[in-house]
Amino acid sequence: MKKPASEFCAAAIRKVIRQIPRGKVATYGQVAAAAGYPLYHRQVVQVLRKAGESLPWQRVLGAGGEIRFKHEMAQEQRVRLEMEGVRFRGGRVDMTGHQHVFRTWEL
DNA sequence: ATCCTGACCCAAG
DNA sequence: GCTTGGGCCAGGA
Repeated sequence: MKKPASEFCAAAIRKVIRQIPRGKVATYGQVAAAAGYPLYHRQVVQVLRKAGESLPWQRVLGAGGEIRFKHEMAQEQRVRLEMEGVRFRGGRVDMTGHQHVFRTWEL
């Protein structure tokens, strides 16, 4: 995988995100890796921005289970997650037990 | 082509 | 715990 057509990898990323079940979360890096592009965490952001409400964006967090949003959106995300049963410890998500484990990503 | 931006990541100090 | 600097990638001006 060298120069993946952006549409192609974007599709892979969307697919991965849709697999995250309610009550679980994943980091940008994990999503990118699970999609087959370990270094595309920044593209995950692009995809989520464009996808908007058509994807469970609240389940994607920064490294360490931290919300990378600012101000109101950060609150929105936290509320949504707590509503799904995700527990917070301090300013970050308690990853222990909430981190989604992707099954052997497609070969 | 260059410069800047974005919900980033991580090793160092 | 914090900040800094370097590395990553695509898209838009």
